[in-house]
Amino acid sequence: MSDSTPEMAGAARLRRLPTRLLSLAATYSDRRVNEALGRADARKWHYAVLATLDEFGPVSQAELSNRTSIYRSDLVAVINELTEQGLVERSADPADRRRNLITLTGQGHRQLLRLGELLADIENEVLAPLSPAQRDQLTHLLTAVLHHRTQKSWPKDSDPAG
Amino acid sequence: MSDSTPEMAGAARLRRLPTRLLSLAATYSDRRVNEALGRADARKWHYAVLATLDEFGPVSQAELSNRTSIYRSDLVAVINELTEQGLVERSADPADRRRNLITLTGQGHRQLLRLGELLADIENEVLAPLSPAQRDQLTHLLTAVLHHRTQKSWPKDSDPAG
DNA sequence: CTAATTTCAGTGGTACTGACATAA
DNA sequence: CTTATGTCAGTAACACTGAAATTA
Repeated sequence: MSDSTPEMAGAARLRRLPTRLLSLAATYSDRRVNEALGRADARKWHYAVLATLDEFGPVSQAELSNRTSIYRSDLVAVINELTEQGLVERSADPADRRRNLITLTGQGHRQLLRLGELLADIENEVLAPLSPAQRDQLTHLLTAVLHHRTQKSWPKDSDPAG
Repeated sequence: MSDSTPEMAGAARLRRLPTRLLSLAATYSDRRVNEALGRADARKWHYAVLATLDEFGPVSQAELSNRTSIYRSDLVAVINELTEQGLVERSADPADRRRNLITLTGQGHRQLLRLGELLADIENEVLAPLSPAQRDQLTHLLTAVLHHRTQKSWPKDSDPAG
């Protein structure tokens, strides 16, 4: 049963505070993820961009920003890095000259596969104490929270984690 | 069923990646939490410290660090801020003169109650799409992940979210 | 001597804001 | 004139490292 009795104000409540557990778990997970991806000179944003390009083909930076949840201002540097590594290419969109079209290269696709393997390992490590059913449940619960978020106030436009 | 087929490397997988969902959900939750606590000139660390002191009484900064998951080095600034606000007091430990004893003041206790109310509201908002049973489940799953973490490698010593 | 505690200085990835030039 | 896009400059909270001084 949920223990949200108003009397319990102290640390007993602290240890069950969902927002806090979420924060701590994400910090731990991010740490593991980034130290794994770091072995392939990448961070989580790089993976998100490569994976999105793999699914949707060449898209503008604005669309990439919406789909990855990376701010458009921060995306610039990420694309720069991926370009320097030869994993994506930036070209002008002839249909709308404000836009850049970002395209996945062959090397970028290979990197995506590599990063996917590294991520699978880390995911198994981080979620080790959970059964497959519990992992699906966690995914489901987090998805529900995120989906609800996009329907309320948010500093961005559209739906990145649909 | 868990879809971790090796063929699915692209963004379809991205959208179900637990580590990513964890990250995004925590970012959203932290944002809400800190904008709520900000109305009372606090951040999440302040709440964690106050709540821990309320449960365990006067403790050293080292123990506070372990219990809150705040790094010793970062804790210094947090205690400074709380001291300036009159919410805690820092005094030398006569039994071990290396240590500071951090004590919750009456004003600090009142602030703890206030922050607890603000947090309850935000928690309800963030977890709005989840039933009470689902909220307990999320808490349980995250606790399992965090407990497993403390048994593996970690840059700190003891068990902050046990 | 070694080890624990507090503190400081500093790094790096992240989230986010605001403004600007360009083009639709 | 308004809006979208890409870019840049900058802020703030956070996670983390390393080292120093003090004391056990």
